[in-house]
Amino acid sequence: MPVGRTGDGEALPQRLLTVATRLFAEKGFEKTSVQEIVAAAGVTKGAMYHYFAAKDDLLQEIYERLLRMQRERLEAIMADPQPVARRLHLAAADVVVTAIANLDDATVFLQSMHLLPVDRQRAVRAARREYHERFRSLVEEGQRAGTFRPDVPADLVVDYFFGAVHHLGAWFRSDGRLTPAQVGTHFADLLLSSLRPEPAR
Amino acid sequence: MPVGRTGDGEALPQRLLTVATRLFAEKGFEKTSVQEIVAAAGVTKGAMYHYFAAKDDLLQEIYERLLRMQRERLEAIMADPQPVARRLHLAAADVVVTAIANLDDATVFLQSMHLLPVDRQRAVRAARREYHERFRSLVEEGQRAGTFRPDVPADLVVDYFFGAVHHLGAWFRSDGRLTPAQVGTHFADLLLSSLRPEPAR
Amino acid sequence: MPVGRTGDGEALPQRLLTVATRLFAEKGFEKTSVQEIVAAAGVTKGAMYHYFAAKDDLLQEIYERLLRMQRERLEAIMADPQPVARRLHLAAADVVVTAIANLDDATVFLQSMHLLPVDRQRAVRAARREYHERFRSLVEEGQRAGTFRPDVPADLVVDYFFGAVHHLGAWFRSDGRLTPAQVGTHFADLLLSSLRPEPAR
Amino acid sequence: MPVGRTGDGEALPQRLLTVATRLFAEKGFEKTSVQEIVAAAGVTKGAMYHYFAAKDDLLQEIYERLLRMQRERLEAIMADPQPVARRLHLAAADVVVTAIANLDDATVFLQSMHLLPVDRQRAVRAARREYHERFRSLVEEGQRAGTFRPDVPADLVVDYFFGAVHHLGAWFRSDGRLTPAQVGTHFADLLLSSLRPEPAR
DNA sequence: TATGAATGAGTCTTCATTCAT
DNA sequence: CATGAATGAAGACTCATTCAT
Repeated sequence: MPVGRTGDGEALPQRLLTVATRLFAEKGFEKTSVQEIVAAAGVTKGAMYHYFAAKDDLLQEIYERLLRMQRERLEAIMADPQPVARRLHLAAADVVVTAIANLDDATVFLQSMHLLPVDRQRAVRAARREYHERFRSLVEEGQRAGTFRPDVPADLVVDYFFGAVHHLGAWFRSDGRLTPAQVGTHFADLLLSSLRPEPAR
Repeated sequence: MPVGRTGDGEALPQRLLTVATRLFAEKGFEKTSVQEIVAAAGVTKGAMYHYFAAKDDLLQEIYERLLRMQRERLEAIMADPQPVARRLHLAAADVVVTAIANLDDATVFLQSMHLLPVDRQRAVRAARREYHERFRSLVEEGQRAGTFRPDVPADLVVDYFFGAVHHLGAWFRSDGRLTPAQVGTHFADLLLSSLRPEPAR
Repeated sequence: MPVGRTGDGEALPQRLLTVATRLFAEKGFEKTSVQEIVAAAGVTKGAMYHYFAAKDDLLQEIYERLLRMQRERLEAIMADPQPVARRLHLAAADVVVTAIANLDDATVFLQSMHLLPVDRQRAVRAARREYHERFRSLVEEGQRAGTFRPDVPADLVVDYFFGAVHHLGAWFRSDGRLTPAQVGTHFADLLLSSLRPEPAR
Repeated sequence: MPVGRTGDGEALPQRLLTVATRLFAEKGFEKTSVQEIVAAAGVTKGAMYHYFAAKDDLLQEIYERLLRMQRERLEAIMADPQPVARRLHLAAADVVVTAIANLDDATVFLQSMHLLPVDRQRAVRAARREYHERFRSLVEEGQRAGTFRPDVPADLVVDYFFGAVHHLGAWFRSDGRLTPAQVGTHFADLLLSSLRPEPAR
């Protein structure tokens, strides 16, 4: 049998992460015991501690996995040779779709980051800020180009938009009226609309 | 000396609530022990349990206090005889200013609601939904009147906006560049802009 | 309003005792809080501590009340100028009827005496021993007179019988098949039968 | 060293049970803290909770152990091809001897069963009732055969006798005048005597 | 007499983590 | 690689009792 793999077709560290993410999203990080995680993954505690030095590491890894993925996708979109409005629309819609596709990760991110030790929080926050800054640069680019209204601070716009994104877990239901793509389009539309220059009056 | 009051000029239940809110916002509900709360309030555990049957009750009460306040303010604004766009702008800006003025409560609300027993969560969610519906009715009114673009679901707009509001705690700093009122105006502007009907193309 | 009395027609100390006895019998001494007792009696804690210096005192008083009553009844019966077998039968049946009539007290007695401080336990035990000795003297009198078999230790007989009596609370139901008087007669019959001298073989 | 065993030559769960039984019998279940139990067993609380999910479980297990043993012994005796009077005498004497040999368990049983959650009480009571019914069937068999007097309800006799047995803990002392076997014989004699048919008068 | 706010010591229980095997 | 028994520190909560009013 391949080392580190189990019959379930997924490497054990991966499986632990997946299971932990689901449980954290369902019941919260602090109310989920290591015992529950390993039981749900079908192994014992020792096995988990072999791969993760601490429960916190699971959380940390979940964050990094999500941030890594979003950063990669954003970079690909930013490199796309399209007008800035189009690029921002693509990026915004993609963030929404990705967040919904990984709603558990996003939920955990939002709900539990404050439970990490402060220095780890700082690291995660720094990574997220960097991501936001990339996004903000798109907005600023459009403002400089006159495509977007200049009278609203770009970072405020970014925080405004990501607030909406982070809040998806609170209301989006996969069996609801709207598909993830539709939500993504609506959100991107709202963002772009709100950035349109004021019409001449 | 009045019963139930201490030298600190505030009734003990109130003081406990204030102190708990601050600690919850700072370190999270789960990482704040009852012992820390009562120590910060200068009393013993027994005193707290005399007023609150459980640690959860503090959380619950914080939520209800916040929701109560916001509902009252919203109602006052909705009753104002102004054009719908004006009323929505006022309401949106006020929500932001109020949320910032009670940033600890709002932060705790966002971070810790999922830690309540499920039935209590339901109660809180129901109250919040009711509040959102009032807000949504403003959007719908404007859509029917042709003031707002009709092609975006009103409830999605509300969730979009309140996501941004709930996220304030993650970035707003009282010593920052913008005053609460300015943030409120910007947020309301962004909301109204995004609802402007598409320009004829 | 008469001092120490309430509208309920019973002096407060009495009512507290009655209520406490019922609760102790239902849920056990340790699982009954002082708060529950005073709530059930419709007063506050201060009122109770005015009459009883401690929760233990309630227990103590319940025991003494029961022992006092049984001792008085036994003395009356022993003074009756009847044959010894008759007196023992009367006494045995009366103990049963009295125990049933005060089943809560008897239950509490049995279940909770060991919770008293050791010195109080000693006092109660001494009183009970004295009572048992009176009973034993009846048995011995019958043995000396040749009415009862002499080959069984009188104190063992007494413990045997009172075991049965103390156990009444475990099975007797007032809505059951047998009346208290019937149970008393049966128990007394069993006792007397078991004391009959062996038939010549 | 064998897993789960300590230098004291007994598996930890067993040792905890033994120690707990002694303490419960001495001071009562409620007045015995988990801390005292684990200290007396020479381990930490965590170790105990590794084997017993709750303090209640210790109690439950003590009961079941005792009931299991008594049921097995009774069955062996009932299968003995002897006259019914002989079988009942054997069974009665054996119950007494066994109860004395496990006086701590029996004492705890009697004193603390009412502290269990109600549903657990029901389970224990059901098991005990079943046991009593076996015993009762012996009495009834003798009544049908004319060996025992028929005018006393068989279940009342059983309750009468087991009352005496349960009460052993209140007076029997191993350093006393009578050996367990002697007490067993006396109790069985008393029981059989009380069941003798009335002599013709 | 009676109140009820407050105390403080104590309770059971949970759980992340370690380590000998 | 993996087990699971055991640790140890911390957690929420209870409750008899006191005392100023």
